[in-house]
Amino acid sequence: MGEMYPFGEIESKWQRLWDWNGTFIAVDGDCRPKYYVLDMFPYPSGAGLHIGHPEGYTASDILARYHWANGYNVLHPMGWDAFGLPAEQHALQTGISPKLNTDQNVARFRGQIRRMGFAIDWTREINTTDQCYYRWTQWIFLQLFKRGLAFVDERPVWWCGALKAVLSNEEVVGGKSERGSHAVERRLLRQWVLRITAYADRLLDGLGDLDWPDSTKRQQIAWIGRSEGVEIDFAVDGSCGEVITVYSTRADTIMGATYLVLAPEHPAVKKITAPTHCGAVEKYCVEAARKGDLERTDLAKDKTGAFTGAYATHPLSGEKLPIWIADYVLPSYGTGAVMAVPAHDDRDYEFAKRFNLPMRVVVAGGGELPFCGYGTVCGSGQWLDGLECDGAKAVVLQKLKEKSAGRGAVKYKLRDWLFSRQRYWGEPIPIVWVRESDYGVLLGMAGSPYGEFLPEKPVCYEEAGEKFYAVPLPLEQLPLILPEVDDYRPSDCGESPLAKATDWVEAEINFASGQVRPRSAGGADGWVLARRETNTMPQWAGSCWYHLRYLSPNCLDAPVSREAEAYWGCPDFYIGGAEHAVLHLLYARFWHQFLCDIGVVTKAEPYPKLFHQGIILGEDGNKMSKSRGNVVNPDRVIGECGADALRVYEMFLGPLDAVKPWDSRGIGGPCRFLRRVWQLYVGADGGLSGTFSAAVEESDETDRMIHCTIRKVREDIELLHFNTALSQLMVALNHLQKLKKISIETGEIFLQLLAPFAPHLAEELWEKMGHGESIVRAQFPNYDVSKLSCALRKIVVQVNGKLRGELQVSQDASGEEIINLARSAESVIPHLVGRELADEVYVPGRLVNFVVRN
RNA sequence: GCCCGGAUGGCGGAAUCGGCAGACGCGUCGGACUCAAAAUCCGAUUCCUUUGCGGGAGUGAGGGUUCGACCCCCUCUCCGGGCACCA
Repeated sequence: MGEMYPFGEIESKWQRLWDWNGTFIAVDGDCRPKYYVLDMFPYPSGAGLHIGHPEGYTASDILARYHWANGYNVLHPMGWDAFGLPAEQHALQTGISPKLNTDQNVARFRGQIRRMGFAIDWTREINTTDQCYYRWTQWIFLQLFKRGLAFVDERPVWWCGALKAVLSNEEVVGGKSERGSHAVERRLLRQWVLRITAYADRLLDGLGDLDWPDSTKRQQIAWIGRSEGVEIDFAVDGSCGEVITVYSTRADTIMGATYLVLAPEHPAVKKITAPTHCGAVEKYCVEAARKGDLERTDLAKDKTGAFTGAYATHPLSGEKLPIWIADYVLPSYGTGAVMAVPAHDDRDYEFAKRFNLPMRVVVAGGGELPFCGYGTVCGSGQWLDGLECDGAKAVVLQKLKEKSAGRGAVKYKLRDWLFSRQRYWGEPIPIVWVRESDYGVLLGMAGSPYGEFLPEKPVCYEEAGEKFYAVPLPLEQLPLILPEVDDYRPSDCGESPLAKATDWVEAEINFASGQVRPRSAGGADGWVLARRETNTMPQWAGSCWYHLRYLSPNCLDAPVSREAEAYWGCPDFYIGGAEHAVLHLLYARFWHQFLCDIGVVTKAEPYPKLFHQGIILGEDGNKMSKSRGNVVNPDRVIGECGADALRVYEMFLGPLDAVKPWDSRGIGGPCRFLRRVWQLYVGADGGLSGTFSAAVEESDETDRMIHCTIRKVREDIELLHFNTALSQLMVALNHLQKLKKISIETGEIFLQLLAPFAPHLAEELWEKMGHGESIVRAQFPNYDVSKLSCALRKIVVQVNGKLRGELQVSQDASGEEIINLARSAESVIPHLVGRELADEVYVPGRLVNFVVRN
């Protein structure tokens, strides 16, 4: 690469000026139309900015600058999703506090992002670990708590004794810990759970109106997994009086049921198992409990199971069906029990084969078993035979209802959200636990600051025979500040490191004031013993509502001020990685819908328009990673080519949503492009080049080129087709470079079109053209339709669909004239002579096609 | 296994209401400049064929619809993503 323009100087100059002038500060309540463009905020990792980050940020920045230049009041904020495991693990290794480490990482990220020259309103910067921020995360949690949407439950977790840690499913590989291959076991742990399932239908229905990528909507739909079916009751034989309720979406096959299967965890298993079968059943249950979700749901394995020795009565046929247990039935879905129809279900079929159970064909599908499709019911008795499956479902449901043996039911795959982590570096859950008797006192108190915060149904748990009740901290006591600790290792029994901060955990609470303090020696009047919750919130919590905090980052009495929410509403455009298609985007929708329910916000959906930028791969075509050694460092690229070149290159690489590899040589193109722009505009004396002059009258051709470029750039920005917009800008530059003289107006238009992509260079040249104000303050150019086309028009001539020539005709030439011209065109005649003309096709304004035979 | 998305020169990619395939950029080749090289500028660059003019083939493979298909339909291959015993 040869001599570049002084991009380093220019870029830092303009970054300083934008800052000093407050160029990109969004104005609350401004009378201009608002435009809110949001990036998924980054987790400030220790590795610094990745070359992938600027892709999405540049895209949103182009939109921000484009809208500023179109007269909008733009909000384009940035912040930090800074709680999370890596900082905690870093602390374990180095002893450096997560807070300090996070602050350092944030400082580095901020510096790197600033060097990209984004039009960000830095006065609204937020950080999820800031107590002024997490105060409101805690407040939202308490609102959920108050309405019964946050509760505790015993949930199985993986516990590794050697590591003294709770592990996630991903951290358990082949029944051993991923780190160190130690033994792991299932343990029940008291966990906070959010009742997201209460919002299942709304989360599903709300998708309808969203302008989101189809694949993301589909993923959310699949994740929620709504299904309609029936619950059917099967009475268990004998004196136990048990009824097994199964769930099925194929009631039409009910007469083909030949046995029942319960999940090993099903509560009825113990009660119904025949004494003769207890041994085998128990053994099977123990084995099933040992298996993890991954092992259990491994499709490759053979079906296993055990017979309980019990039978149930088919509600319609009266037949006795054997009851089995098998781990292919999941305890957490439906009723944890199924009626097996082996002739028409793959899994039941496999199981029946393995254990030699009978099959009965009840859907005529022809061919081999199992037949899982739809068809005509047969072998089910007169009342059902001959019906199509869909119709049969309704008839069966009716029959079941008559016999009080069944009912319609809707089930979801979506599970409630496990919301506690046994970690230090997260938002503390603002709850203390008190004894049953003390909770009774609280309930009886008039005018305590809690009254309205307590849930209708108390949240409690039992430990060593004693019950403990959850008491929320009142608003005045928030934020509950994360205490500093010396030791970031979890406790010996897998609790959060906070559990070891005894002085903090063992506390007392004053119900009258809501204050919590360390336990006093004597036990004072009005204070009761309390134990703090030591779990913290998952990293998702802070990102569930950050889009609201930007609107009024300093609001003291609500997560978001009413005026700010009324003015800014929701992001007009939200961009981030597709890896967040389900969890973040579902959790955030859940919280936002909830906040709408309680009147904090007025819109039900947080992100009406969403886009996923693609991934930038390493030069070797693989995902960038340290271990592969193919990571590209943005600092180095900025140092060598400048931020403008990096921005342009990333946008020129290909479609925004595509996965595309980095090519270190490829950036030379954008570098040369920007340098050629510089050389066109800047004269030998450093001022505006003499090529530009007010007195120039542009040629029609140049005029047409400019207006076509304006249109292309405008349309492409709105469609996010930045690669083709840049391509058009290159075409325009190639054209301008050939001109001896260029009008000032043309020169200005080109800079304005370039400005969203390469803002520093555009500002610098704009200044050289004599402007005192930022280029974003000048109205973005509009095109003149009358200047888009020329007097002559090209018509393509084909013979049998093959290109044989082209004509230049005037705009007003008739079809007949054009066909005659085409027929006599020199290059066309040889392909027509001696052949029979079968047809002439004329597509107005485009082409003529002669169809010939022989 | 199921559901999506994709496949275009040496490379990244353009072009889709069905109408000039290969815009723009990278790379490569040739030329200019230079003692020379780098950089820069100019030109060429899908493949085959032809001295040339031309001609032929061509958008993962095979078939179909059409005057005309990268684009629509059917079958298949490969790649990417998601889900994965959800009854």
